[in-house]
Amino acid sequence: MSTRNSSPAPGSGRGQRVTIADIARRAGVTSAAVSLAVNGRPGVSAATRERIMDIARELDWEPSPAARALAGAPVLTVGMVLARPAEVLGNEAFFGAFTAGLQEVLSAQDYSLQMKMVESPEAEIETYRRWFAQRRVDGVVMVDLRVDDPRIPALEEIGQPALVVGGPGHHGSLPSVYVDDAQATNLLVDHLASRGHSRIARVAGTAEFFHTAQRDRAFLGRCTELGIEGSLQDAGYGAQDAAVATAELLTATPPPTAIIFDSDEMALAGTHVLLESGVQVPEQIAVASYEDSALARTHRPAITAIGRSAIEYGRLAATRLLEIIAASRKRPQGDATATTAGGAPGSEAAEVRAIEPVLLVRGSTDPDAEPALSTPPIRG
Amino acid sequence: MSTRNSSPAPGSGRGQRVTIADIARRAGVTSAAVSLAVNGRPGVSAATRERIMDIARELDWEPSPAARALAGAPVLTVGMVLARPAEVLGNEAFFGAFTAGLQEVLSAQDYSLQMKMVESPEAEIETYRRWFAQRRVDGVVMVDLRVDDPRIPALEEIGQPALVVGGPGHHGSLPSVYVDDAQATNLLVDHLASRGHSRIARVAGTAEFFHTAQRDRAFLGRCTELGIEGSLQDAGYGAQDAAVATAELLTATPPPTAIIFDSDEMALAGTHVLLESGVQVPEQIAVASYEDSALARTHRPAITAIGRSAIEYGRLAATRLLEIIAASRKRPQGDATATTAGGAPGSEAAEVRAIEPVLLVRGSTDPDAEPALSTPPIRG
DNA sequence: AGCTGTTACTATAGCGCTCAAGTAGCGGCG
DNA sequence: CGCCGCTACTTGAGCGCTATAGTAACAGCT
Repeated sequence: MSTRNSSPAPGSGRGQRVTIADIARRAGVTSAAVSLAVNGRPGVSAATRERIMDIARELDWEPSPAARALAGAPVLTVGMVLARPAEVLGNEAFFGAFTAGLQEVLSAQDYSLQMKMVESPEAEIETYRRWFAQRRVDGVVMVDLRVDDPRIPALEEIGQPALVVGGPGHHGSLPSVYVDDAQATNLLVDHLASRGHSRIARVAGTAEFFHTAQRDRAFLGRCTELGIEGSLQDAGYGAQDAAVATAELLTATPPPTAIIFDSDEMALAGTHVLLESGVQVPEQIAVASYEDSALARTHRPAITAIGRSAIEYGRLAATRLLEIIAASRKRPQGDATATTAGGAPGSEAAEVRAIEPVLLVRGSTDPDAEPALSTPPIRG
Repeated sequence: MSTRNSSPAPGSGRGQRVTIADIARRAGVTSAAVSLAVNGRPGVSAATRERIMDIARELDWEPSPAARALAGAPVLTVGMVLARPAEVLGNEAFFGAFTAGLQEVLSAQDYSLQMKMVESPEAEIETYRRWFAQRRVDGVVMVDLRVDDPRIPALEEIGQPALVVGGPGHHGSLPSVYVDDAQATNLLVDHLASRGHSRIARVAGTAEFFHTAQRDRAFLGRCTELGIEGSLQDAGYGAQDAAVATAELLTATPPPTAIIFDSDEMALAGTHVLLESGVQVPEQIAVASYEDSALARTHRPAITAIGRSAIEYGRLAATRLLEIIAASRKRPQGDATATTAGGAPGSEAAEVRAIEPVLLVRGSTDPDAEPALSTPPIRG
């Protein structure tokens, strides 16, 4: 990258592809030596290595991933497959940031991300199977963890590096990273309780998702602990569903004094229903969300939310996955015995790493929270 | 060592990889015959082909993309690189749906999508260079078209299949697909004019984007045509920027009676500012957006928007790109003369296809528009 | 019978790289 | 002095597939 590429614009690269053989010829060595040199492996003298590298740069050589892969080298690609409808992807603030975090770390290590959207978990598993069978990826990151997720045993059986995003707990023998949803829940409930709320509702997404179940449990648990009334309202993950659920909550007698939504999108939709019904937010009913976003911030009132730093989450996932891949290369072929399937050595395979959630208190739960957004911080 | 072959199919697990040589041996032919058979190419009899296919299935054979690529076959991958900050990606409804549309078509043709996020246009170009040099992708789709986009000449020089998303107009010799932003603008302006508005403001995103410039021009043009007052307010693409711009608009004397925002996110943020300032929407100021989303729909008032069917847009882009790739395979190596750089034959290289925008009238411009969203269409 | 043409294959090179095994050269050491 | 061990390479064999000749078998035609 030091040399301004496309150098002195020679025929614009139209000629034959430059191979290590070309470099070898020029350097007066064999292609094997070049291979050692460009891959930073021992076996060539420092002087030769440098000479080779110079020539490679000069010739504008690029390695052929196909040839490398065919010869057994890692393909420097990780995969991620999404089995959810497009709108969900589009509307969720979390996802884009998570992906960005992933990319950031992967790109830095010269890895690329291959994505695929499918219709069902079965199709997702099938995709993993083929990716691995074809050696298209060195590892995968599995998102949208569900309760009793069928992808876990499938990935274990396939026996190639995989990282589960979600937790806590052990997912078969697969390693994972997660955000502590129980802690996030406690932050939210405690915050509301400290503001004097004693009837809190939670408008939850689909309970089949692991984190939803996790939140449900933590929510009810914490409410009981604090001796306050906590009610669960199931909904899908869409804005529409949240609106319906919120409307239903309003018919309760008495209605809750605070509502926690599973996402920013849901919180926004729910808040609209409240405001439209003449309910004051936060005076009559406070609102909080598990997910932060620019919209949650600009909304009036701004929505109190959990910041889970999706970017950081993505970075963590990528870092962990790369470790797993590296480990799996060391102990060559994971054999079929389940214990090492995750790729990481033996018992520590299922090691888990977490991100700390933080609470961002805003106007939707605290009337005194800095209201000034029309006079924004930007523009000195 | 129990060969726990984990799957009913033989060799599906840990064993050696199944190759066409294995199939050939079993079928009593050479690997070349197998290659012809599995690729649906002429040269083998129907009977032999079927026998080979059966064996391939039975053996659970999967082609090796690496080997294929090395031998000169297409890699069945298209690339897309995004040079924008993560939040933008996350907040924009458009992007997810567009990607989904892309994937849908690509997957159906057994193509995969490789994505990369970078920091700058230069890094983006560098990525294209390397992707092509390494033969990692068969083609790329270029999004977020800018005015005088440096990526156009770069892609032309690289001389590999590429599709420009955005337009209209010719982008060097590159083919493109686009949504007619001028028409969308007319739809919006006409709608507002027909509702009696004669002072319309447009809160625009960064003008360096092609479609923004396009909209600006169309907006001013149409306003002039209709003899109404149109004003342009520049902003970034964020919610924050839109909020600021809206606040500024309110200080004008007289303020506009309608505001058109460049995206749903901006429209939402702007509307909050209006409502917070006690402005009635749409009675005092009407609001419309170029981008639709679930949030725009659930918002109260619901936001009038342009539906550009991002999914369909993605599908179109993928379809077009695959055509371009196919064409470029026919006429082998694009030579360096710019004319054929897009991959498509000669003069029709720059052919362009468009998607029709539609106007979705909602409460933010029309108080009579079906207000019922708390009683949503779903359920029942 | 001899020639051209098909069809249905086979044989043989690679594609660009990696890796295990081999070798040349050289200083050190008993 | 002969052997060891080490470094710095070279040799050669693939990885799994595609592609381009080439060949055998057989039909059609004059």
